[in-house]
Amino acid sequence: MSDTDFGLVVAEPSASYQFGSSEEKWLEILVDCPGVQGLYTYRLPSDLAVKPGDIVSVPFGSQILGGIAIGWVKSPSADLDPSRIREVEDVISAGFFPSSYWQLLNRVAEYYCTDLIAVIKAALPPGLLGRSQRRIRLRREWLPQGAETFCSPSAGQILQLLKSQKEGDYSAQYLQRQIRNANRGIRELVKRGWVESYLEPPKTTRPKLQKAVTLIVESFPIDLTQRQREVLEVLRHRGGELWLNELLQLCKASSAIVDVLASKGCVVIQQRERLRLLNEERPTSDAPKTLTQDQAKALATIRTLEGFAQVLLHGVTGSGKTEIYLQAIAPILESGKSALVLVPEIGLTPQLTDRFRARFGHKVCVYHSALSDGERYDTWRQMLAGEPQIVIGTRSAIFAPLPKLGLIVLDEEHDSSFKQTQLLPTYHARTVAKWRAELEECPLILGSATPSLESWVEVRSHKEERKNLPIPKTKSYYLSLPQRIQSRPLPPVEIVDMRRELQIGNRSIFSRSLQEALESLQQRQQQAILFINRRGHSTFVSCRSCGYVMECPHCDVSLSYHYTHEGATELLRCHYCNYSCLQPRNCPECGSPYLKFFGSGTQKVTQELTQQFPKLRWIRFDSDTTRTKGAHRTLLSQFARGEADVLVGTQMLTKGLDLDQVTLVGIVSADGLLHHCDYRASERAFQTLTQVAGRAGRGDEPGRVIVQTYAPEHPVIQAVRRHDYDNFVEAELSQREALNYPPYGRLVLIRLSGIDGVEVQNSAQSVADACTNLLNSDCEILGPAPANIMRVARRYRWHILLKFAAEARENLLILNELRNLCPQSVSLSIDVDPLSID
DNA sequence: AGCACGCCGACT
DNA sequence: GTCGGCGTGCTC
Repeated sequence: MSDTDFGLVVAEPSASYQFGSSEEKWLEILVDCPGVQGLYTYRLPSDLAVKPGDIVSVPFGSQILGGIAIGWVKSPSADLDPSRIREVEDVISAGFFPSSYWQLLNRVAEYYCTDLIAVIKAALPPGLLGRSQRRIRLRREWLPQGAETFCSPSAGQILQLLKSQKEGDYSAQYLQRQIRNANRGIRELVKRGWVESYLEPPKTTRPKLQKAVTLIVESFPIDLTQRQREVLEVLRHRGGELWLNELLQLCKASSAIVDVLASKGCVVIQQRERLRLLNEERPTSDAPKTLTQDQAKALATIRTLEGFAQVLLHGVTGSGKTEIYLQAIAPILESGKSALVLVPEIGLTPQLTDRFRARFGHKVCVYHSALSDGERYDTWRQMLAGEPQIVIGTRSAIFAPLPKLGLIVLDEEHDSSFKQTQLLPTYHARTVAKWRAELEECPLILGSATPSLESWVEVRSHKEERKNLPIPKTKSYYLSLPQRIQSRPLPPVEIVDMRRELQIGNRSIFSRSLQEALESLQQRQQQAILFINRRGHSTFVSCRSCGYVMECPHCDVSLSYHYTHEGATELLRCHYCNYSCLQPRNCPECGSPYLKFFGSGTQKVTQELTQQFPKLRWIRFDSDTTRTKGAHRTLLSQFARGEADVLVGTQMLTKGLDLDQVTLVGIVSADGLLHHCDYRASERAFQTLTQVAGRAGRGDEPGRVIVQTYAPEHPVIQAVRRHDYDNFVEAELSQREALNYPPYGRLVLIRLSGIDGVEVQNSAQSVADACTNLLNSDCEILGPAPANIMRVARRYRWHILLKFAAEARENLLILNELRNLCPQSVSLSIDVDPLSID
């Protein structure tokens, strides 16, 4: 990738425009409009200062759209009629995009086969680029009696609709949906002068302005009333400057009194931008901790790094990776630079944010999609200012516009939520982080107890390289923390063969081992975590008489049974499309009342806990109980305060929980993780089990782990038992290499879906045929094949998998041509480096 | 995405 | 002939 990829050199923000004197009167604007990708030339109005990198609004057809000023053009292209060139309407945000930032966005668009504008949208806070809306307003004063009778049916209906609304005002889009031929009717009514059509400017998120009061006199004049004096005293006490509303609240005064003070020249009131930042109270402050030998060694290496370098920090669970991040960041801030910390899901890691806040206070800000648009916008603007700071965020924060970036940290780098499949572009934050670190010339730290095979292979190959070469090509480091802090041992892992349990007559979902462990929990005042792969109560419901299984009407899956407690509504729910219905009393097929529940979920586990251990208090921790804002934190702090003995949950438990009192981890069933047909299933199962196991014994008391399974001899289970990452990974890698799967070969998954099954299948076939023609022979084309679950949410899904040889460096942009092969009703998505292929 | 324009079949 | 349906193509 190079600067010229985009065909334009983006000017630095310092490039300024001199009114009247410069030849440069035209700008190329990247317009934000679906279906339109390309640059359009606009004239610069004389009263507006626009420079490349700015976010602007421009007229486009009949609409006003958001866009980004890319660069100057000396003269518009010859085949463009100069009279058709329109003017830039306004500057939404005077940008601050260094060229490296643009290069990053371009590289993402190219690598992941998406429009540049889609990448820009992912990078910018929502609402920055906007679109105008055409609205129709009734002109009541011009409307004659019984106007409807004079005009065409569609116009009459529009009039009626508009009259029924108080303001007489609807968006044109709404009218078009409600009434056939609305456009013709609108035109007719506009011609008659009965309605007017106007454009509502984009509702872009703008800075929030608020009145601020500043004290401007040293000593107060004599001619003040008691109240006025009080107000000034309060203001002085608070440092001479306050938001007007806060001052009024503090003094319980009305704004009249402040106005008088302003007229007397004691204070000035001015509009200021008020940042909507989430500034929670700073938790108790925290000082750097003493490091173990391994930690100190790792930190010393990190501190020597200059320019780009990639570091894999492989630390077992509880080895103190966070402390290394904290101490690595401190000198970065002191040197006036900023740091970016990426985590899988921010809601799941309140503990991590708390620790950063305790250490660095208000220099820490969080940035993720759960913030409101206003909060995101303001945090984003605040970053542009360039003050040294730490941004903690989820994958989209990799685009945080920090001008002076000194370090990027990706915590839990193996985690799959760094790549999203649903939303475009489907980039992996780790991949983008590496590019960004290269472009910004700063180090990148990848931290994990169970590194991804990708990261492992990368540092391993460098280890090998270094044996032969004196200077490695890229700076790449492997730092290992094989010990937990304070010499705490890793918890021993006991594997329980559930087939044996059944043989000796134990029909409970808890093995004897796990029962004993749970039994002794309370008397020792310790806590436990129980992990189960699924939420809900049972994974499917079947009729004992005829064998009928309750299925989702919209997807090819069985419905899960949800039942939380005695007397609760019994529901059936689809975990793919969220369809739900009441659990029927009788089989819909044969009417038999004998329905049986199979497969356990979190609800079943808690139900069994209540039955077998009535004294144990539990908290259920899955996406059903953590749906509301702040629920993670609430449930976790309840558990941390000892208000429950057992935390029962799903995958969420794997992410960075650090709870001292947990000595027992029970994996109720590991089998759900093992038997997946995905090529990554083993890697993921090993990571999940190791991470859950690592929640035990993080405090002073030693921990233990019990893994229940029907496949105790499975290599993943054995590797987890021995805490043996290295051998597991080497075995897994040789399998991947043999089949040319990542991290050796490179995969691209083309997904097609649509309501009409035959249409989707036909499109998939023609796309696959086109691939054969487009790509050369070092690419293997697998499929088209129906997806593992062929129908989800009423849409049929087909896949084509492209497997490239490791050394193939093909430009995948040609794949975009495939989009034209599908009819409108079939959607096609290209997923480069898919994490899952089912 | 909107909104033209322009081409065909069913009516005053 | 004109009105009203919808397919195609452009928007600086």
